[in-house]
Amino acid sequence: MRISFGYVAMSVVLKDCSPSRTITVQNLSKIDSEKARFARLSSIARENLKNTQRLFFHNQAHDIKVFRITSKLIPLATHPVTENWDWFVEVKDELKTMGDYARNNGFRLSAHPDHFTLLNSPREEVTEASIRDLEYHLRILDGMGLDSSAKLVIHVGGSYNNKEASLERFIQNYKLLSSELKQRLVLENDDKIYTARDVLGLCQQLKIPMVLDIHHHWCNNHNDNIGEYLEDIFATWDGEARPPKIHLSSPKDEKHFRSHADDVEASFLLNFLALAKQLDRDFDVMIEAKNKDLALFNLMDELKKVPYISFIDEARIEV
DNA sequence: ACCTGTCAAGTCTGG
DNA sequence: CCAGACTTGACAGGT
Repeated sequence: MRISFGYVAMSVVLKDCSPSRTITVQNLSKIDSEKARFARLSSIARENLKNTQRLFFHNQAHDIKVFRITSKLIPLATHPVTENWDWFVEVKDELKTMGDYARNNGFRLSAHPDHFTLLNSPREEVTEASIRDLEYHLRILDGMGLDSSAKLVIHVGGSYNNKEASLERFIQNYKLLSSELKQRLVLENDDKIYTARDVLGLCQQLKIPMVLDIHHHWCNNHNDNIGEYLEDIFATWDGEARPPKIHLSSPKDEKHFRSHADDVEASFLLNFLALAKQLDRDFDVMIEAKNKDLALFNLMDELKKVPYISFIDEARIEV
């Protein structure tokens, strides 16, 4: 089985390369003319795109094919203050160029709208804002010319004192999404409410892929054993153009168990490999660590010491 | 150059 | 019913 590694959004190795610069609403409002405000926003957006392209070059140089694009690429994109700003026109050429590069190099890109994006809130305005946020991410992926194999990963959402009703509300709201969004949406188990088994059931019902987050599963598992249904989780990716994906991070410490540590423990991955080995199926691993790409490199160094692992290249292994 | 409080967004808990 | 925690990179204002 072959495993490809990737990381999230930004590099700690490349200097002055933030893909998520922004501006506060208050500071933006200090600029008098609307034209000048939009120019400021556009300039930040283009800088973010330029740095994302630099990240792509960096990734390609290190054989890193799996990467999550930041959600903050376009500053204040879905905030009401930018309602009349047509950001897409400002960046569409750059997006296309980046997308071509990504495709030509076999990148497997995704995005992860953050925890304000909730499809199961009982509050209609929250759901509406969330759909707007998903549409924003969609425009970026579409603008890059990426097909529906470029996924949008979200969580199920809150429990609102009734998990069953909230799961049902997710299903109802999911049905409201455009087919473009439906094709891209994948769900991840979270660390507090919806367990891997909960999310698997939902994904099977909706026929969408599931991302397994191993760290979240340790935090929130109702004592069930992932080995019993890992095959079913991977099977949610059958028919997809890409292999299944898992998220991997280590707890910061005992006290802050749910927080992400700087690096990931190789032993956690090795334990998972032992489970996955029997399925003998390729998959992607998204490293979620404070040290970002450096954490990935550090993990690779650890894996080089493991006799049964061979390296295909810098960020891909065969077991 | 460095430090600290604050930032668009939601939910949950505890008082 | 409201304040604070959660979590996170970056801003912005200060030294």
